[in-house]
Amino acid sequence: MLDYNNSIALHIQLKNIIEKKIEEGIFTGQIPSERQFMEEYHVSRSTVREAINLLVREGVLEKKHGKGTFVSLKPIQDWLGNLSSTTDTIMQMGKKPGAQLVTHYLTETTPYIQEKTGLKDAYFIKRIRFADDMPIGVERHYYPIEIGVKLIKYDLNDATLYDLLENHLGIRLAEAEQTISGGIFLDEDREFMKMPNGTNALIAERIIRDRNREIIEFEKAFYRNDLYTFKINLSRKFG
Amino acid sequence: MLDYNNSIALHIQLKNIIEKKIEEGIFTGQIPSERQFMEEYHVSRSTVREAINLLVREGVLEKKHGKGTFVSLKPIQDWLGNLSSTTDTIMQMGKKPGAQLVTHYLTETTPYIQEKTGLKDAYFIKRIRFADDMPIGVERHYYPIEIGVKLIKYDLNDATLYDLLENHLGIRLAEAEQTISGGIFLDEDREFMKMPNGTNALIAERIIRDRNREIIEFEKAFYRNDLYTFKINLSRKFG
DNA sequence: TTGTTTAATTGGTCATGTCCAGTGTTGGTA
DNA sequence: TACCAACACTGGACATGACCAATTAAACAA
Repeated sequence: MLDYNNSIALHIQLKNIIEKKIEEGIFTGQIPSERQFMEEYHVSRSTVREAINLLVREGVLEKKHGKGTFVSLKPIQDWLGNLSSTTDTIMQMGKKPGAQLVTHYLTETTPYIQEKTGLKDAYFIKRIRFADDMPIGVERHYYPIEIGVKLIKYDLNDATLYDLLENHLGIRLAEAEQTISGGIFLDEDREFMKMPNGTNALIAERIIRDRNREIIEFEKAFYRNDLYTFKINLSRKFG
Repeated sequence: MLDYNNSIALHIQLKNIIEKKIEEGIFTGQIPSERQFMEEYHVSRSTVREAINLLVREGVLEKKHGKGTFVSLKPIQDWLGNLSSTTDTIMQMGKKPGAQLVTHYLTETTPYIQEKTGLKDAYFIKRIRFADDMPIGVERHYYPIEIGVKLIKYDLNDATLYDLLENHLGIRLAEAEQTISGGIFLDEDREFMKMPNGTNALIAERIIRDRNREIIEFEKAFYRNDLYTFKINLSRKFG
């Protein structure tokens, strides 16, 4: 099962195997004990524990001292769940998600974005978000040029951009910073989306980086106050 | 330095020591290497690594392969940082935080809160939040009665409620769910805080549970759109 | 001087082994 | 039957030791 000649660390390989078995429904409820994994995959307990701990941190597994390790009943939404898919958020509200590409072009960045990202130029992508065909917000994305030119080769309508980044461009997102504030829509958006004057917005600014802390994206999104909320589930182990 | 007869795990003790030295400014920039900690505190490297990893997960430290471990310049706000202390959030905005108890009493819960928490009765605490003596929002807390009656024995002005829960009542917070939405202030709050009509609010609903998934608190907070933002920094390791 | 090799240091990975601390079962005793 | 002690699991906490991989600076060669 595990490939010792692979450059990928054993505990990562094992983690992926466990994760896969959970997704496939092979593991439900209690999973094998650490010592069972040792025997089955011929690795040390420290390797097993590290694999499991990664999944615990991600909220996929839960450990109970003296009992065992279990698949989380209600997996904690990790940041990917929150950040990447507005699509998921919309689905959780019981509505049909949608997105429509408005425009995309190469542009100079504003001083504000430049200060945040260090990018002098960026590829700009603007999309409108829908829930049950009702426009609920506008997303403005700014990518480093190399990434942007690759992205626009795909159909950006209805696509999940984070999915494209990760699964098609092979970019591994690693950390994010999100600021949520209140405000009003830009005039150009308000007119375009035919929203009544004074419609307030939830504004989300996101900065996404990869493992090397390289900027992958800067995003500023405006959502209709009355139609959109952010839901954040987090957990943490204490000493 | 480390107490072997203490029931507290060594890596936790070490973690606390490192954390303290960071707070005291003894550690800035690069901290000693793992092997140096081994020698100084006479513990194994696995113990050192576990202590350090805890702090890395909390965003206090950053590790650079081949270089060393460093105090995070801009520590990642973990959920405690976000959830527990509005105080911290306000301080990060460069303002002086404050809180004022408005009222507290035992009450029946609304159907909405009952559905969310399963509590038929709850102890209600309402506080106003200040930044530089300017009111920025209102927090409504609902606690299970046992917890509420203990809480009100303390001075709830300017206190950090999460701090009271954890460090004085000995309640270990374990997970939280937070929903952020936009809306308007309640009339009673708007009048009380002398806010202009139409001032919009960022609304945060929080449900906090302990390790056993028991409800510790339900909170609904209203913050002024123009004076308050949520900042969320998250990171995750990928396979 | 400039570029390259070497060595030392750091964190990353993994194995092996020991003991402790919860949890549940099982079997015997009152 | 009801209770309790022993035992067999589970994960938690360490120690020790080995080797790998990234980084950097010092020594060396062109």
